[in-house]
Amino acid sequence: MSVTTLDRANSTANPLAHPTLADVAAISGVSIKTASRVMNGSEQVSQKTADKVKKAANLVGYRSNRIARELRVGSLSNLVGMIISDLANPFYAGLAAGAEERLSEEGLDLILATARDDGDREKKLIESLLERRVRGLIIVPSGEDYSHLHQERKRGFSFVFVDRPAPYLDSDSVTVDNRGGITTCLDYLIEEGCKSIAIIADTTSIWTASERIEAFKQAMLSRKLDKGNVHIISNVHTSEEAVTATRKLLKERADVDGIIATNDLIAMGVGQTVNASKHKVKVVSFDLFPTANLLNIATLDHDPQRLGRMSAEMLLRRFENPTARSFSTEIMKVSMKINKDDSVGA
Amino acid sequence: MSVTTLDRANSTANPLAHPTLADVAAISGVSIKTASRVMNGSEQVSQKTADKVKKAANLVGYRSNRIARELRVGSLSNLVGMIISDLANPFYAGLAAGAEERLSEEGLDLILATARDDGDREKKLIESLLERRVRGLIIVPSGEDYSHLHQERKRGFSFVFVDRPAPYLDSDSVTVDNRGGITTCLDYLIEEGCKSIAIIADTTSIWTASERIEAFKQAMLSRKLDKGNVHIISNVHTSEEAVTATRKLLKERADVDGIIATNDLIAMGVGQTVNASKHKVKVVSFDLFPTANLLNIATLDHDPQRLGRMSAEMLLRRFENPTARSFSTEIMKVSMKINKDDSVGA
DNA sequence: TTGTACGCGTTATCAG
DNA sequence: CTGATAACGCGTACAA
Repeated sequence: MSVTTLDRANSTANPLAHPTLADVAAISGVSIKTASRVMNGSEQVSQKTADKVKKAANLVGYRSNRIARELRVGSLSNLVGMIISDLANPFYAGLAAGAEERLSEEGLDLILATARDDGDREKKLIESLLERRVRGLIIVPSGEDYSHLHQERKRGFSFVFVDRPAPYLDSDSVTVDNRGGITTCLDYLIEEGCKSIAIIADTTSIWTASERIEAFKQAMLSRKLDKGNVHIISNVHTSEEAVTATRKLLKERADVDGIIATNDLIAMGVGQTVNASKHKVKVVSFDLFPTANLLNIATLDHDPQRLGRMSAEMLLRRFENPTARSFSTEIMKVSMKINKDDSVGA
Repeated sequence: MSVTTLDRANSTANPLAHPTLADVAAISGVSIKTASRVMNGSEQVSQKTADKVKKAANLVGYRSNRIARELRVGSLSNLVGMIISDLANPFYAGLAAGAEERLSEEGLDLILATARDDGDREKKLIESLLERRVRGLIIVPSGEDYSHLHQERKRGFSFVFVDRPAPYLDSDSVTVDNRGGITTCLDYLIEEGCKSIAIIADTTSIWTASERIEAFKQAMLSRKLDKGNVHIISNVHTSEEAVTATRKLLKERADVDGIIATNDLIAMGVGQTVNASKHKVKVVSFDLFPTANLLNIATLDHDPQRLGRMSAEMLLRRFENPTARSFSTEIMKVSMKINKDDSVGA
């Protein structure tokens, strides 16, 4: 008997297909069920049979088929789907990293997809992930309307929305305390003695951006800041645009001595521009990001990875009680984190 | 008949379980097969029956179960597994972003896991993904020995290794032209008139780091550089360590006028430190990264996203001919990308 | 200790 | 046009 014939009992099988329990059973001359018992952890099998089966399994490279196992009654998948805008963006990558880390602690795997800020694409992705019977879904919303998920949610399927709430759907969400954060930034600059303060923000159609601008306006009023010493710049969407906007600002308003950047990409552009200029300007970023301390700018203690972990955590809680109607809208509080000035400079 | 009873034909079902074809069939009073026909695209079904079935499907929120479908004979999964070290690292995130983008064009989904530079963890992850019957696997190797995958590879399972080749396994891989890249960096600095050149590199146990240091030594010799004007600093693993190393270098060797940073994290630290100092030093980074131009440093045109796309591309090619014995070891050529000095500065 | 029958949700085959 | 029946790979329940 050559090794080749032993390679595969089920000789009709597609060579690409993985060996099955039936193959192992056939080779070792036992029933499928016995082979199954051995592979699972030898619940009452004679040593001799077990050895025989293990040897056969090894020979063909048998590997249990989780798909088939999970198809069985009631068994839950251990796949969680996550949809973000763009994996190449450090903020979303951090979000995914945090979620993946927490989920992997629970033995859950993450299937990741990018919606590219496209609501239609996102809808298709959600559909595809639901067809795959993922256990739950973590979504950074790109769409305008999530009412179509109402039925799934009602049935007990677990959704968690991150960074922004889902319009027209009652569901769990984790967002950052945008208002509190902006107020903290502003107060920090005031305490640092800044007199003329600017905020540079993203496209106003983005929920977080408009929230932050609104918060700034309110805080500005309550802090009794002189309107003439306050500058609101919005629709700045990339680091490059932030560079341009900052240069323009510093040129037109040389008295500006404090800038709030409403996200990480903007902060990178602002920070680098200010550092390269002769102006003395304090910069504070809403987002924490890897090179913030290198750029010597203060940030809120608001780590996307933490937000990602929190979203995973909330999903896990929801798993415990899928049909409970009380939806949590957790708001991640942020505090100020001031970078010491000793890590940079020759 | 109330709507509630219509909600679900199979009343004994777990409320968490998705409705099945059987549910739809029962409600609409047709056989399962007919319901299946309608859901797939009405291959020979009367309009009347089709409408009835569709209505029922809508009512219960039926959604085809891909798991069950893929269990069928020969049907291939459209899941691809990818294992990287750390999703929070922009280089790996870029790699994943590129792969995901290319795969999604082919309707393939990506399941992403992080090995955290831990060979044992990586091995378990590979095992888990194989159990899930992914279609193929893209891996940035953390391990020392991949011979255990020999049987899977021989059976025709598709692996692609990225950034570093897989030790002890004949398989496809995509790496960067480390030697050519370093030579390009060095020649760039020489052309820019640099006389005293340093290279700051990662931990030497990392394959790419040692490759790059070796390349530097060789290129240095062939360029007839004076040994006294060349500095090799290694085992620098983070941006912070790069800051420290750069400061020390500039302090001890004030004549240094050119620095090669062997990866993105190091480049961020070096770039920021140099910018903050009074020293005139040209910096060039092996990796391209989002804020390189803000830091005003030259880089190779070596985008992790491109590398990710290439790895996906190679996997797709391998799918076409799974058992072919010829393995491709594609080397991504890199050219110089010099940032104009007009994007930064007040 | 080991084996047989059945079910998970779907589709292919072959009858009606 | 429509419907039983088998099969995919595995585990549970029940025999032998």
